[in-house]
Amino acid sequence: MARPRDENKIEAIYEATLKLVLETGFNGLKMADVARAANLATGTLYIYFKNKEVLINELYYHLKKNKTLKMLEAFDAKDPFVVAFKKLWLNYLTISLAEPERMKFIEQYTHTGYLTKKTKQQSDQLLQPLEEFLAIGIKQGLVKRLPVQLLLSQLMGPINESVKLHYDQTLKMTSSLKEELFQMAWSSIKA
Amino acid sequence: MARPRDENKIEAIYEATLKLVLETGFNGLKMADVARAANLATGTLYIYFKNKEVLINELYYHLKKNKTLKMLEAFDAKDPFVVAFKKLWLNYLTISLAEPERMKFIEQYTHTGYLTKKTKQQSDQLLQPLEEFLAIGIKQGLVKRLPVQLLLSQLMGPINESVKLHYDQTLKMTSSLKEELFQMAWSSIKA
Amino acid sequence: MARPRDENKIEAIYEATLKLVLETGFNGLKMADVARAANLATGTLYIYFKNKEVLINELYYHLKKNKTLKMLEAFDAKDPFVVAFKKLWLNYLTISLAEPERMKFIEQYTHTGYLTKKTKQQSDQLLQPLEEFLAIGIKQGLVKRLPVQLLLSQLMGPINESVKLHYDQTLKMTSSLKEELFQMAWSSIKA
Amino acid sequence: MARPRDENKIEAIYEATLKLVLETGFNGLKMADVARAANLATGTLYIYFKNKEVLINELYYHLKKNKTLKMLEAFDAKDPFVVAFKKLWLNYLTISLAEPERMKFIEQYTHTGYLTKKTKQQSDQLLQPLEEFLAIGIKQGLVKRLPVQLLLSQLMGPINESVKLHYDQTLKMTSSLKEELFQMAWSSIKA
DNA sequence: GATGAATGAGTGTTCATTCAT
DNA sequence: AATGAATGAACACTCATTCAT
Repeated sequence: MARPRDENKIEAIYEATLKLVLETGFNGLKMADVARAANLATGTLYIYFKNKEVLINELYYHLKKNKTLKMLEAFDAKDPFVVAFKKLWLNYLTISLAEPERMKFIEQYTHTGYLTKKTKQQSDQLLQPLEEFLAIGIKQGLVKRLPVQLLLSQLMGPINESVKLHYDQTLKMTSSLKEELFQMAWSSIKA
Repeated sequence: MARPRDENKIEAIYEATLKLVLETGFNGLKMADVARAANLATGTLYIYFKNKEVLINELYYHLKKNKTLKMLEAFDAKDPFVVAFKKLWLNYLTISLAEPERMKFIEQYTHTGYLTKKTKQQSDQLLQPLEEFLAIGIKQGLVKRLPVQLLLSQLMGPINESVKLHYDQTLKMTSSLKEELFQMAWSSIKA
Repeated sequence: MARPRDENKIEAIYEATLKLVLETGFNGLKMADVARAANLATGTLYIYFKNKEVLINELYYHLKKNKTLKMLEAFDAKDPFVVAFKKLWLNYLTISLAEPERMKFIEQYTHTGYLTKKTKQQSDQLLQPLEEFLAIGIKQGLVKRLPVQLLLSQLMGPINESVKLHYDQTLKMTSSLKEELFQMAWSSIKA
Repeated sequence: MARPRDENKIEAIYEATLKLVLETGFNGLKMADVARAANLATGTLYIYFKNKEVLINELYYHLKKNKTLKMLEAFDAKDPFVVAFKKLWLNYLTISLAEPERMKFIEQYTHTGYLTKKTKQQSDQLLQPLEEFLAIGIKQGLVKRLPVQLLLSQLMGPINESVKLHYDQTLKMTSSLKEELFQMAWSSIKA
């Protein structure tokens, strides 16, 4: 059976799944509920996604991809490195703050065992442009000479944590705080 | 008098649960398996833990507590701030690397919805000594004047990410790399 | 379109439940057995009845209703009161004797706590036509001026007991005995 | 193991069982709860009653016996038949009304399958004095020439129903109503 | 393709009973 | 005898997936 092409339905399923996972949490996710929320019959769901695992994995990749592409929109090859870096960094933070739902979902499933090796690899692929970008910084002597994956993780870790604090209401993200956080990030990786 | 309640059993259950969660992942965890692995009858499990959720939550807190206490062992009030900070930071990294299982479990459940609000709060409580410690650094003008919770998250985020890379074999943690990472951490928060 | 909901199944479930309750008694009733006896998968049972309690309650009402309606078939508004009364009384006895299974089930669950208040009320509703009928007898000065519910209970109690004796083989119900019992019943309520 | 002799404990168990059956109904009855309510350890319960079935059966017989004996206290061999009959009849009604708990329990378990044949037979034995009493009435030409068991059932059925109506609050039992009911009963069986 | 009724393996939890102390 | 921790068979109910229509 070739994958059918009704992109509207796929989108509806993604929306429904996202919503339900956030509401009922991880374990509460039932295929029947997803179907209902997407205004489909249970069986129809299985026409579009072979099974639950596939649904989760594809949604995960879908969200991750969207997020990454969105972040990269801020990139202008003509900018000097530091300018470009700041634009990207801020953009990533902004996106993460703007779409808490999607963020949370990603977080939620990252360490679950639900995610296939393949999905994880594909997702990591998405970060390649960023890794290449950092490599340029290193070559220009602006960034610490460390593995790009490590640098990336050191950048993303703090951002993700900040966003969580923002969600928890532990902290309100202001633009001056953003600036502060950026300074911290840059201080940590600059050569 | 009846057999006395055997407190070793609790530890056995913790071990078994930990082992199984890591093996089969979150969803695979079956109470019957936990019981078998802990050498108990199913029913016995329920004498010690009211239900699955409680078991998970208590184990989570148990691990988090142990880890935190272990980290704090490195603390000596007589040390100057920066020395104490480095000791604590390195200790946390070392512990995280040394007990990947416990680490992974904690990570795995942190954002899952399986964890009660209460458990989360109690777990956060554990970090209070560290927050107070950072407050001293601020007072001494050594650390950026930012909310301690934020500082803490900016410190832990990168460590956790590094440990993950180490697990994934993406990266080998050497002592020179540790030093490097520490420098990055310190650079990011120092005033 | 999916398979249409098969209303025969409900009847099959009723039959199976009835049979099993009578065989294994109240406590022995297992949902899995009911399903098997009705030639269904366990899950299917739960499509038609939300849970065990609901199944029992609906079956109870179903049987009670059938029995009551069957009894009322003997009623002809043109008959003089005493004639109509005798017809109804005999009819009730005959039906009770003819369908021992259904009778036993009803008896069995009437005082068990398994039955919802709602079910009890609805079941009592069924007797209303009889109560109205007795009210006519009172108005005509033929029947003792007592609450109709009381009269009804005084009539049904002895019938039920007689039927039980018949089941137990303590007693064989003959038509002359029926006549005798009717005389007793009528003597007890006639004005 | 000979049955131990601590009659206080046996009584406490009876009380507890009775109370719990009435509260939680038939299915809710748990041996552990009975033990707790009787201020005993679970194991102790099993010293006094081999198992749940035995407990239920013995309690049933115990209550039935008490009730019957109490009723017979009203009997005076010197009374003329009709006087004695009325005394007994009223006494039975009064007792039934006075101890609704015990009554309900008996009713509840009568049709449950929990009760052994043996228990039922033994319980029926208890009624023998009454059957003999009715036989006298027949011999004296005062009572209908019908099997005594039948007569008895025709007498008890209505009383039980009346008591139920009283419990349900459908009806308030007054002494004039008692008289009325007695007249109905006597009318129904008198020769 | 779409539907939703049907399936049945699977699972958390209970509870009568046993038994070590 | 008394205790209550331990046992494990049992069971109601769920839910991913299939399939008849």
